[in-house]
Amino acid sequence: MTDYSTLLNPEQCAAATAEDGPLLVLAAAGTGKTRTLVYRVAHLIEKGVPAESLLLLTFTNRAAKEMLERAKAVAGPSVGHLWSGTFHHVCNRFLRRFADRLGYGNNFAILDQDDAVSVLNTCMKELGYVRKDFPKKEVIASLISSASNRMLSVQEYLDTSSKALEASPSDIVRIAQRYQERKLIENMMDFDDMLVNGLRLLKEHEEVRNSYQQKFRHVLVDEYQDTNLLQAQMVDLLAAHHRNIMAVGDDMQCIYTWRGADFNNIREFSKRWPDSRIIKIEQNYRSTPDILRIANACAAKAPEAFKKTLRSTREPRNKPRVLILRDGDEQSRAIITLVQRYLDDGYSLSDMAILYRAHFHSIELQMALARTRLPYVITSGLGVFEQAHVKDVLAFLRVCENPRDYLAFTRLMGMLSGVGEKTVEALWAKLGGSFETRSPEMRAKLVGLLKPTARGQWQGVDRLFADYHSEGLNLRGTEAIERFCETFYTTYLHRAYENPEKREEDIHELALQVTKSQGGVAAFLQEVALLTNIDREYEKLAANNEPTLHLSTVHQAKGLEWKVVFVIWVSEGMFPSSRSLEESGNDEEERRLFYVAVTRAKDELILCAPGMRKMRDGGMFFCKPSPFIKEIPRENIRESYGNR
DNA sequence: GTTGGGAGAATTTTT
DNA sequence: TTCTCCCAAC
Repeated sequence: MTDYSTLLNPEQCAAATAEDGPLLVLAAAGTGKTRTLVYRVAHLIEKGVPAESLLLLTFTNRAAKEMLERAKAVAGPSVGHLWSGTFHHVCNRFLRRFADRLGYGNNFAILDQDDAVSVLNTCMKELGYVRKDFPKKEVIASLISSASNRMLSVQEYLDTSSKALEASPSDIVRIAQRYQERKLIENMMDFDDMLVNGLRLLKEHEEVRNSYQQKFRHVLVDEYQDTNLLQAQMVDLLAAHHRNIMAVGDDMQCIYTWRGADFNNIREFSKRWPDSRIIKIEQNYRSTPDILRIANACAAKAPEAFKKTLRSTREPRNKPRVLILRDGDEQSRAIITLVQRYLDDGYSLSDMAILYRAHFHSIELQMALARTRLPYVITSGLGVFEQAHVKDVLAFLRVCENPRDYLAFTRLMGMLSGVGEKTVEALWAKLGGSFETRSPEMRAKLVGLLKPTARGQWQGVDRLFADYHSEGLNLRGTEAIERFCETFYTTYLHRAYENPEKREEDIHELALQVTKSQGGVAAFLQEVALLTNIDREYEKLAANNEPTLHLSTVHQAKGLEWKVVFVIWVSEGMFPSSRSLEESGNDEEERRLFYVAVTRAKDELILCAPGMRKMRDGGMFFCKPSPFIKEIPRENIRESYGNR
């Protein structure tokens, strides 16, 4: 038996080796939460719990992967059999087996954000909501999403939310219903449906519920403070039989309420599990005392239910800096100067990160970095898989795999010149609402329906459909994509987009990616929507060893740490974001976000506050340093002005 | 019905 | 300033 008390501190050890039964672990930032979870897994396996009866839910794929690797290192390769991943991933696994019980096909397609909005748009047009003053499709989409993540009907959600809308609730309810129908008919689920239907499966189908309840002897949840109502119920249900639930989180780090996260899940955990134990982990191993004092000062002003004070284990070093700067350009120059100084001090570029509230805050800096040729990676807003050209290629594969995928069909046919929205709609209707590429008759019928000009372009694709199935290209996705490009897409790409070379590279990379997925094209398509850009960026980072500066939003930086952390645009209106403050209740979340940003830093923390924004129209906008800066006890910082 | 050009709006966080 | 959507000309 491993002696965990030599590897972990007493608090961590208590959590990792706790007896069976419900357990809530309140682990503040930088206290070795991942380490504790890893050793918990190792401990359970050592005790003889089979890996496949462990369920480890994490917030990102990255966290899942990291934990799995570390657990393997500690407890051996058998750990690989445990179930781990995001809620969406786990639901996906459930639904791939049982979606048919809810009226979907098990090969349903997953809609990403854009797909969802465009399906919704179709519904709105269909129902005749095209008035100018009608709320935008994105607004409706977010309403519907908010409702499902809070487990309310659209009607109920509209009743409780005070937002003024240019539409009557009944109109929105009608649109939402139509949207729901369409997804069912076309065999598609959006991100929210994955959770909603995953939970429905457990609630409504007793034998499914029983089998998973029996199967998972231990359920472990990371970042529990960011679960929403659906997720909390799912966890409770899955753990109901064996009653071994371990929720790990920190209510001060709840930064996803805008997406439905509800920290009452963590606050009221002991009400739902009355016999649960609570373990607090407060020893911070990450940051210097001065950095933690800033974090503690920030947390002290938050009306939190669980008071935690971070205790540093480290010796004092340099005090954090606050830079008061003229504008964004001066900020960029100051950062580059400091980065170079830290390099001279012996830090590597990969020890440093630059964090910000919103992606657009980083644009000036990106240009400045490019000019000085400092290599950087940015976990960008748009995912690789969300870019138009990648979706074009995926549409081809989707049509091959799923005859009911109208969205993909529209996208694919729309690439033919001379074919637009109306034509596709008519074709789809004439085909009877599905297009089976396996059927020669169906394909011939489509060819027959096309106008001569379109037919010429389509012929290559049509032949490829035949080959796809007869030659087993569904198991050789790389080849399928390459042939699609040869016969059709490269030509289209050059016609339709401005920078075809860059896009061709992306597609080449996509083609390589398909092969990685074991279950062929079908499995790849199922995974693709759930794979985020972040995961891929990190893979790239791991693959090339060149040290790189890291740019990221605070949200995406959650769970990560660097020796040197810059936070830029800590100015009024930017951080806290004025847009967010407009909505009531969000000011506390901004505070938590700042707390998360500060606690990413190990040695050096630099807060930058430019005093002027250049607006897009050329105007200027003056802003004071953020209120978060004013709260910091003076003795914990070095303050400086200008580009030094 | 399709396509391209021009006017207009607009700048959060993501599975 | 850049992207998006709408309208008017093929």
